[in-house]
Amino acid sequence: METKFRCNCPFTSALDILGDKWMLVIVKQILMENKQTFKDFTESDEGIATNILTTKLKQLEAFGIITKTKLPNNNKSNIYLLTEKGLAMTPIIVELGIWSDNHLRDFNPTIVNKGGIELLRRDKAEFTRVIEQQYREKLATTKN
Amino acid sequence: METKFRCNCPFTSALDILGDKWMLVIVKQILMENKQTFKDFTESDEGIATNILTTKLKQLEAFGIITKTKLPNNNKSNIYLLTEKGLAMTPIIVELGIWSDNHLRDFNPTIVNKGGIELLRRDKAEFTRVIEQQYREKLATTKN
DNA sequence: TATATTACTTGCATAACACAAGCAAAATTA
DNA sequence: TAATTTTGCTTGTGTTATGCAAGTAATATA
Repeated sequence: METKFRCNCPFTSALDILGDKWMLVIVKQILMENKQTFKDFTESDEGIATNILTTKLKQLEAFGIITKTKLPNNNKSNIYLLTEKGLAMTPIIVELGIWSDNHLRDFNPTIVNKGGIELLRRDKAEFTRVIEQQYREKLATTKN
Repeated sequence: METKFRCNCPFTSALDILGDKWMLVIVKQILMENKQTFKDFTESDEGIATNILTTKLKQLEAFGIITKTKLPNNNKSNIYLLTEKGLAMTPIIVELGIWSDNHLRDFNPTIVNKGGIELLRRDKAEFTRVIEQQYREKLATTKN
């Protein structure tokens, strides 16, 4: 699974990895929708196919964005968690949400107002901080 | 060219439009690399194929992210410029650059340090402001 | 022990993208 | 003003990415 980078531009290089239909969506689901098992992802609103999910989870793991572990008491379910590198993608996702909130409702009027979108509008830095902190707390109670 | 949105999530809806290999790259080229004609894009480091470029420029125009015009003295070259909706994508691109700068050099050691990356590291809000202002100045001297 | 669940894999169809070539209109050059 | 070049595309063909349905092995549950 070697990734070919198109050029030496940092912006384009990020998109060589994240610029597809699923990578950022999966990270969002882990970060903001409490999803962590294979089954969780397959049951999401986005409806990813299982073969694509397998491929994308492997890619995310290969790039160090998520880790794949098992809980000590459960030998069956794999648990996918964000690494620090994955958590560092929060601002990207936040900015996508802001742009969507401001400019995409004409094209998709069904976009919902929930998940603390008022805070996102009022103070995006605080929104980002809260999301990251909540995930760190989840990590602390999950891993140990 | 109707876009099917996967669900009613604002983050996912943004990626229904921007989540591919080229949309954000083209916006970056317009915003930060002074590219504006069809030929400019074909000559870029990323090396987009002309048929893909045609498709993506049409999509960006359909979503109101860019406009297609001609200069008054030139009846041949089309000029592609960012709209306000397109300019509003600057923070997304900035965050992609920050993440890339911090976490992608292990995978692509050729990533360059230029284009004011020191400012990007020191003060991303200021970096964003400068980029947007420079583009607005370009717009002012181009359109009229 | 039988059944269900989870995390996949496999096969096949379609959509996105890549590469090469060609082409018409405008601009430039001779 | 005729010939050439440039620009902005289109077309044809192949490959990669994604979608959908089905199947499977290992584990968990009844």
